[in-house]
Amino acid sequence: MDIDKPRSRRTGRIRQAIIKSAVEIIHHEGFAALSIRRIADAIDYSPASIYEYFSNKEAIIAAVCEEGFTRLTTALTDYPPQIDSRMAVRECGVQYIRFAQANPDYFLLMFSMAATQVYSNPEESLEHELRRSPAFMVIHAHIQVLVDEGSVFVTPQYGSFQIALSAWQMVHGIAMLTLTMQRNAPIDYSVIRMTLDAWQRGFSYTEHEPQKNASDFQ
Amino acid sequence: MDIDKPRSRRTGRIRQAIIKSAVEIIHHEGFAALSIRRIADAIDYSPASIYEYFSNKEAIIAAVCEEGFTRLTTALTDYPPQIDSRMAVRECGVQYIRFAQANPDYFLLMFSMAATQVYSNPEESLEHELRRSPAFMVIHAHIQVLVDEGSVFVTPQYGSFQIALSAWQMVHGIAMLTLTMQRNAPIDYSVIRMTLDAWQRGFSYTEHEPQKNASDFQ
DNA sequence: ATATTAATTGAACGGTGTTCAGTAAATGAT
DNA sequence: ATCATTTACTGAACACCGTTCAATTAATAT
Repeated sequence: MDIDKPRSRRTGRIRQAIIKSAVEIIHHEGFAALSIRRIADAIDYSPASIYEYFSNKEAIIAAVCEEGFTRLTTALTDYPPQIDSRMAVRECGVQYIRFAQANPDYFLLMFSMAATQVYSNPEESLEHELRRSPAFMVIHAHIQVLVDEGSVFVTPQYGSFQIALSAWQMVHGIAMLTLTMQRNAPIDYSVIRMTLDAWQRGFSYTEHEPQKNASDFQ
Repeated sequence: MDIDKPRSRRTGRIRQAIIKSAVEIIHHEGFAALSIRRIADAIDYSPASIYEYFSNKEAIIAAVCEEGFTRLTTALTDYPPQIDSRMAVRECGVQYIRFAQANPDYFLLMFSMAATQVYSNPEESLEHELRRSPAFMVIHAHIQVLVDEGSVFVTPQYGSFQIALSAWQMVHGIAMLTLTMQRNAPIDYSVIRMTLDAWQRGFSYTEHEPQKNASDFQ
């Protein structure tokens, strides 16, 4: 069970090879073309061997998704950093959408499998859970800066966590709909930036009229 | 080829029975359990017979999705109408999210299959296309009221169409993430209403500072 | 009653995920 | 270095899948 012995290093490499070939098959031939036999072919093993390294196909897909989330996390920070915090959160959102565009099968897989798999533990609060999601925490950190510098307003019920969640929901909706319903339409990032600016304006201090009571309906 | 002759009425009924049993299988046993043989079983036909009514499995799924979109459209208008236009658009969004919660397999299927199928025609503009989508037009009509009464501001580049699209993206992101990443977390609709209020505030007239140029980045 | 058309099916093909007994290879102990 | 034991690997099989097609039955038109 030593993780650094040659044996586990070797099995680790094979696990990685399985994940890598799965990613490549999905990328080049689509998710539908992904099969155990196809993977076994690619890494020169028999189909049965795959089950030495993953308990089933679902586990392989889960590993691919995990890989995808770490790629997403790095993509979120992959842009020139020397901009003001308002633009930083906006560009972070743009990066999210860019990632979805650049890796459509990946992105759709990640957020479809999330429905099948148990990313959620009912015992644990949503906030607790999301705080362990690196991709979300990148967004949250950006929002926290806005809150700290007083660029957005918070209330006891609606703090930086809720604002960050809302930001995620906004960019996720844009990403999802451009990938599904508007798949063949060209993407105008300047329009997307206007949308994200409008979103941000909704949380900014302005002389807005008193908020309608959100519990008018049940 | 007469549509009203007994023969085509019968084939029409069988088509409907196929769709209906597909919907029920998805609902009760999940999308993974949907198979031609399973459907054939349910309607007391042989698997081969199904192909007399649908060219393949994908066509059946497409029909199920179509059914889903009409259900969604009616759900969007299914709430007390005697409220002011600002609340109307908000409650319309809430209905969207409620539909997703009430029909998770349906909803996820509709917007995952959208990636596989061709809802989009590259020849046609996005706006033209969406204008033929009833569900979107329900949202658009609500936004148009806000624009007409001057509750939200429009610019030449960002008109009622773009605002409606943004509204769709916002509620779609909320719906999708609650179904996938936060699947087991309880939903607080009062928080969601605050989010939708904030979204709307972003498009309302206020003394907000001049908008940052959206083309600072390419 | 007969000819024609449509509807239905059983059997098959090639694919899938997965299991398992059996074989080969690598490891640990002597 | 030899042997015993654990680990890795595989071929064959099972039960499923979507789909096709020749053959058969039912419905319609003449």
